[in-house]
Amino acid sequence: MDDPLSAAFSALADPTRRAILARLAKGEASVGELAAPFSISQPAISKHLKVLEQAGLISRGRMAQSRPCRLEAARLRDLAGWLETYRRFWEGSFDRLDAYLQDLQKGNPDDPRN
Amino acid sequence: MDDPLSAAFSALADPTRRAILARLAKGEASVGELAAPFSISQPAISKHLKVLEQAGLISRGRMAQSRPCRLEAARLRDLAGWLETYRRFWEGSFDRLDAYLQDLQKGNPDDPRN
DNA sequence: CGCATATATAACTATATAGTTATATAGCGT
DNA sequence: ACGCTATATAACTATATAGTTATATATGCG
Repeated sequence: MDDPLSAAFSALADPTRRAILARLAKGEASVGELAAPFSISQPAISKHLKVLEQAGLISRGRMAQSRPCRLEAARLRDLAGWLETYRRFWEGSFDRLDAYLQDLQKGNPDDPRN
Repeated sequence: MDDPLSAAFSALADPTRRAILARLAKGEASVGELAAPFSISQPAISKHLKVLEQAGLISRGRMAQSRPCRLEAARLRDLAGWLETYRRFWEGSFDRLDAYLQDLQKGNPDDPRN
């Protein structure tokens, strides 16, 4: 019973699953289509899809024998929202580079670079 | 030897570590200060910090006996960049809600809602 | 030097994850 | 009903992770 954020980040912490999402960004796909590019077994792909589904990152329908997967973007938006909190740190005047430059200007005597 | 994206997402998939980052967003902090709000042991915090450091999300200095931690925003920016690829899916006309509305308008006979 | 404080590492346990192969389920076509 | 295709589940193995307690390391101080 992981919180949604943890589940989503955890699901994204795997290159195979990120590749699956990248594929789904081009449109719905069946499990077979998603499995094709990978050298791992079909059950392994099914497991990855289950992880993505439980993380709310994909959803699945039913079309004949196939279970088409589609991207569920809302959860990705949540992650982007979480990251927003930190945007000022990489954009504004709060990042390390900035601190470094400020230190240089001040000629901070405690700074090992001085 | 995880790729940087996987390491970062994996590091963020833990509420304790995200709380640590949130604390660091308010400024540098020592290990002890970071550990204080949590009920887990100090070594557990040290491990979390090691994970965050190896993921490139924090860096550490040395001040007397303390090892102050600071936020390293560049990696968070990378994640935001990765997410950007999918922004159109939650903003534009590519998300599920949109598809839902389109289906309603068409009165799609294959749609179980019709 | 010897002690106190801050932090890291070691050794261990419990649980989770990613993969495997073998098998089961579900829906379509005949 | 039968067989084919698509996908899921079971059972298992190997490795990773989060936590624990005990101990080691490093720095500052008297």
